[in-house]
Amino acid sequence: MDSIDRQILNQLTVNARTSLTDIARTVALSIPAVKRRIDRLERDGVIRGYTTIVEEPGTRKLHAIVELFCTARTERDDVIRVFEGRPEVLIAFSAAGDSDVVMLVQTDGTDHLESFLIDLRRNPHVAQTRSRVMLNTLMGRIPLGQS
Amino acid sequence: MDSIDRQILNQLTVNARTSLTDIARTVALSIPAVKRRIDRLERDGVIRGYTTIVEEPGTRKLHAIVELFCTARTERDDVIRVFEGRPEVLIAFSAAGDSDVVMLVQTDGTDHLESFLIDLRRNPHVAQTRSRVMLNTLMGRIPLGQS
DNA sequence: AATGAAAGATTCACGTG
DNA sequence: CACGTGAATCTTTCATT
Repeated sequence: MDSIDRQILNQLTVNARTSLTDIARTVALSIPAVKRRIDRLERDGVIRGYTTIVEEPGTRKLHAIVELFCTARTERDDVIRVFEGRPEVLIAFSAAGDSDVVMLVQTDGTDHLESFLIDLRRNPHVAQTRSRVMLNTLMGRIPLGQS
Repeated sequence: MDSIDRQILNQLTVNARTSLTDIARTVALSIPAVKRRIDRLERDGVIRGYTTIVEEPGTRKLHAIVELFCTARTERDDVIRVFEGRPEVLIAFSAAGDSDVVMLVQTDGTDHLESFLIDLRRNPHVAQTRSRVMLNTLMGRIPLGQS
């Protein structure tokens, strides 16, 4: 993993369909050299895969950052159980700061988001929630939108 | 958006580097027909981009929510250009609220995060940043690499 | 790691129902 | 209007140095 590998990865994350020819030009290496590096990165599991970011026109997705404030006697597993089996949650982190959990959720609209929040607050480990609704996706290298 | 479009999207989601030839074979259409459909899906914004899922081995991933406060005369494209080609950014949203942009970033550690933030603030459209470092990944249904 | 030749993939103009 | 055909071009692959 040297700086050339990193350049190759950068270019592939920006556009996974970049040709070897283009990559070779920017890293100033021959095409087979670039190919061997990519093959190695794939074998070593550094490159996990190539994917397409799809936004289906019918289902407009509403994204929000939702934070949880947990009650005093809440364990790690209790928190996980709060959103276990909730497809709305794309990713959830424990965090330092005022709230205990920060998560990125994806809903079909405000009604869906609202009922999701109400459900969360039903859990005895959840003392309070705080949400911030996102307006638009500016960039995403995470595959969203497939339900 | 018919069933053939959906098949094409599925295949590209599984592997963004699938060749037109392969796609044409599975959807039983000619290669130019597939190309025209993909071009249309890209133009219509259904396909938002192609990206690579990278997982660096041995490196502990540090996630953070980074917010941007933009200067007055900042357009949508200016914002996008701020983090274009930055593999640290997993997803970025425009948002209502005090900050203008909310993004989820993934770095190799505090040093990496710090230099990333310094880089961001070098951009004339960025007036201020606010960051919140995540402690642990509690749940993730998106490929982020290990936390 | 580079070269070059062969195989494969992409692009484009044009013709068809 | 979306599809297919075929030729020109570009890209990938692989044996060789």
